[in-house]
Amino acid sequence: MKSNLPQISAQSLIDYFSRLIPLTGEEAEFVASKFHPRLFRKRQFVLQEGDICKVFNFVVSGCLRMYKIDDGGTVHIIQFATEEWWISDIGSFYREQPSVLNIDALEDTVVLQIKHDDLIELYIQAPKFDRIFRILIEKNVVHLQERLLQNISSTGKERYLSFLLQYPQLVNRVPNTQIAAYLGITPEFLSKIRSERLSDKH
Amino acid sequence: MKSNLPQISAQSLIDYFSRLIPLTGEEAEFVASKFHPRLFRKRQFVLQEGDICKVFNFVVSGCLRMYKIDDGGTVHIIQFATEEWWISDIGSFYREQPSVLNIDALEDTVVLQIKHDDLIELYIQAPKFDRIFRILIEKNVVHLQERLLQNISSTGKERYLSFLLQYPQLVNRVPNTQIAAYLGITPEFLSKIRSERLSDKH
DNA sequence: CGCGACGTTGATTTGCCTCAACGATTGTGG
DNA sequence: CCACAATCGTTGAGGCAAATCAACGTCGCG
Repeated sequence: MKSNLPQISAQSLIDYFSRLIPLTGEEAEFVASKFHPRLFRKRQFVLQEGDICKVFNFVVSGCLRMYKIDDGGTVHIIQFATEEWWISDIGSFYREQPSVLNIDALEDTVVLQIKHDDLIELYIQAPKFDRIFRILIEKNVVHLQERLLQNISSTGKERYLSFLLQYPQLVNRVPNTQIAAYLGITPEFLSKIRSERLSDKH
Repeated sequence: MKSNLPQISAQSLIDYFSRLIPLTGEEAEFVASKFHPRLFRKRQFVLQEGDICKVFNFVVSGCLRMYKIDDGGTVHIIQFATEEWWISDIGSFYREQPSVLNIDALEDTVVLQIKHDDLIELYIQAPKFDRIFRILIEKNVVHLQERLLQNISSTGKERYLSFLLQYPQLVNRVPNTQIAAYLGITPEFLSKIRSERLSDKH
């Protein structure tokens, strides 16, 4: 069971990179050697508050969430990550400081992980990845900026409607409680928005 | 008057870089040659909605703001930038697509600008800047993430209090209307928070 | 089977907005 | 240099979006 995990996993990452920038066979092999597959069971932690985020995670299959727990104990989800998404606490990773965030699995999930030092070595050995990872981080910035603007400027209902458009594949995959924690509203209020929409529909 | 602007400006940028990673004289000279100083008068646009963001901006002196105007005409400020801050629409810059954001000057402001192609060339000629700019963008990610979390998880009052702690130098420098637009509340409500605080204080 | 996670609905409360009015300050054109 | 306009900060009354609290039915799972 376990022995065929590596091959299956690495292929999905190589496909992903190749779609951004074509790789030589050598580069593909090299990058594959730096990433290590790992299975997380549902509810298992990938990163826990107080730990240093030591790896970059690429999701091969399943679903993760990254979130913060505030002083009142409320969960605030920063992002979900399903197939072909990256997820890590970039601040903790690069500064090598304890994280205030948690990452855990909403489903059994296979990820590919690269360690901090291996990433640095990858940059040195294959400068192409310098650019690839800069692009990834830039996308991250753009995404965060859009999310911030949305949160500042829209009502809960508007945020839910754009969530439906932006992440249709997530809507029937993660529980509404989690979607509410992502949107920054209570599950009760989300439920009311949803029922309102249903009665509008006919 | 205009002729001494370049020297003064470039020095502040070189100081800034040197504090991140020491530069050789040659590198300092090279990077200085790629950045161009520019003065923006108060209320003048640095970037306007619909335009492509073609330069990276480093603020030498003064104060800028980056914001979005929503469908209802309300201004939402994403960030302020005073001395030694970077400000640009990274999404528009890298994808070379029209921006939905505006950047303008709250005070007369001197910036140093580098063009897209010059930045790429800088990366190639001096790989050290690859790392420097990755660090800048990473900081941006971390900053945006914290701001997002704050917005999702705190009340207007809490956001104002942490703004006071995080940006004390801005509080008496930019009008409260602008701070309100940054916090995502109305100026009226900010005023009420402030008067509440004053009466608490004695 | 029973417990815990999930989704829903209703009553009440609260944080914040809207609109309106008013001085104080700034700045600008005549 | 003054006068008038625009910007800014403040205060109050009323309203709405969303939270809180509570109760209840369903489902999946150990």
